[in-house]
Amino acid sequence: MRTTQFHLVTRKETPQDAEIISHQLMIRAGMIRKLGAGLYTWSPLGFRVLRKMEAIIREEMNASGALEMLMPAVQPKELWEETGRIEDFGGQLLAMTDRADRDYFFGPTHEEVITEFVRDEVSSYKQLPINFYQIQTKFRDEIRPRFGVMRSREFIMKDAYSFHLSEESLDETYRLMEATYTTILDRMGLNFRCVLADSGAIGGSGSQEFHVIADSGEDAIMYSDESDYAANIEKCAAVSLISQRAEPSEVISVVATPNQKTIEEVSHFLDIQAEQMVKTLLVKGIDGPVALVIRGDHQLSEVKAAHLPEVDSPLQFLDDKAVRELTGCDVGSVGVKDLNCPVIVDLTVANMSDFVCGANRDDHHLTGVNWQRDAEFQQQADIREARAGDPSPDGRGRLKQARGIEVGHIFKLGDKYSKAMNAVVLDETGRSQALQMGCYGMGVSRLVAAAIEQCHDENGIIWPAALAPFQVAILPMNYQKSVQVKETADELYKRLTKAGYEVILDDRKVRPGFMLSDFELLGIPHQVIIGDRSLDEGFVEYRHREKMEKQKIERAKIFEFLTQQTCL
RNA sequence: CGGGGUAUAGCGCAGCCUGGUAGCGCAACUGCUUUGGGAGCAGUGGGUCGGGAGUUCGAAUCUCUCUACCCCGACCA
Repeated sequence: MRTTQFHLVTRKETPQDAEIISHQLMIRAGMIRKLGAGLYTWSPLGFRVLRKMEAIIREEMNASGALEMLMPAVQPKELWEETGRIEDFGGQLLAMTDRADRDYFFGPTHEEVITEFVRDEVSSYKQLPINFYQIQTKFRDEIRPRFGVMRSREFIMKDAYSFHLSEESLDETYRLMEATYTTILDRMGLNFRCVLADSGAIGGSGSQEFHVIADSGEDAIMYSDESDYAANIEKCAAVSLISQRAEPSEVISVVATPNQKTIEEVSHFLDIQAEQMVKTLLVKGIDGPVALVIRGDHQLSEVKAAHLPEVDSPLQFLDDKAVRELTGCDVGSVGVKDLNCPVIVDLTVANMSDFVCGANRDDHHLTGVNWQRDAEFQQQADIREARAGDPSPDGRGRLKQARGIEVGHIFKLGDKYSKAMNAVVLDETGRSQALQMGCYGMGVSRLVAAAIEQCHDENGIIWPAALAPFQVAILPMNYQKSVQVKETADELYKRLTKAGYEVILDDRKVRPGFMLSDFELLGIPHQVIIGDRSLDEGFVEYRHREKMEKQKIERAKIFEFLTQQTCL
């Protein structure tokens, strides 16, 4: 490809409303352009990268035995009524109506469609196990799309759905998909981690996420420094930090804490550590309010709390008025003693003694509070967020924290959808059995952004070999005027192209500095600089985008040299 | 969904307060010079000032309204 025949529109200035580096670089390199909130056009340059991602995914999915297919992006509403997931997805569903006033959703995912397909197509255990996948445009009406294609509303996703007679067979395919995802991300040259995950709105029993490690990642992931335990912070078990509850040593007493409401204020006012306090959080439950109690220095895990059967999901805090009705005081003075609602305490809190909490009376707290003697709880549960430094839940090592971009998620769905939609097969004995199901997603467009987050420097993108839109860039200096430069560049271009390389030759009439910095921005891995100065001595120059030092290569040997560098 | 902000040429912005029919930089186009690190000079094209309504002799500017986009928040206890 010659740049004058291609569509190359770069920008030297950072776009104003791009916050993260991948978004900035994708705009500057001209890979994407925004059409509307969370909607992006992929230019020919960006699309080349997207296709590279897809090709790797497709190859590995096919190699795993999965079968590619294509489902409609538009789905009838009735299908979603069968599984009752309309509420789960809520406002994320883009609803539309056709001329006959029939209701549709633009698919955010395809469990319903594939299950509908399978219930008609698969009737015998002999057809199992089977794994279908597609690479397709999805739409989720995010509350707040941001970061370019990282969190867009329309996006491209590879989604796979496997079907089984037994849980063992599901386990097998699930592990195969885990291995396949690992191969895919390895081939892309990305630094990633597979972590235990919460299964969210999709539902099901087990799930793992694949995260590309990057400081700009929207998720926090926890991992052990000694074992291979790793989990999304939403899922990471937070163990009790106190192994055994000590006997009470203090007398319970009421202290005045005028205008001291937050943990920080009260602990400072009383000159105690936040670890000696508990926070009593009042939330809406299935049968009226529920109190959730965590240690003063801990964070509530909203995901874990919402999973408790007694608690409404999604989690909703009581408003100030409801708090006063229940406790007779302001939210800043709520405590565990004589609370007129069920009390669920975190595992650490269950073992605390002589602690401080609100007195359920404005501007007062209690000190020296002890369980059993002064207050009761109905249940203990893991409801806090794990923290770096906590013991790893598998008992080996301590937890560390990193930021990750979720690019893949695999789930064991079990029979949740097959039961709801009556997808059954006959087993060996002729009995009807609900299908076991797995689902495996991978965000293709997000992967492009994630790769850039991980692979860039101050001058632009540094594409990993497998993802680059072009492998080799030929950068001739004064191509328009110098005959020897033009001939050398054209000849190399012809030879490389013929040999099957993806080459871009910059034949624009631009100044050298402009051209060189453009290709630093674009991140093409192998760059050959051809100019009169070195050509007069019989050389051309080579540089790799990552290292950037120029090497002189004999003009006659450059083709062989590139062949070795690129290992095509 | 709540709060705040913005909307003027492809991009980034000024002009608005104090109404008089639109400007700067970059980009684009033409010509000449230059040609190994974001060139110089001269010239050219491009905007119903987000949409609608109102006030006025006259509105980018004042008023109302709609829309779009951006940012913050939705974990005080």
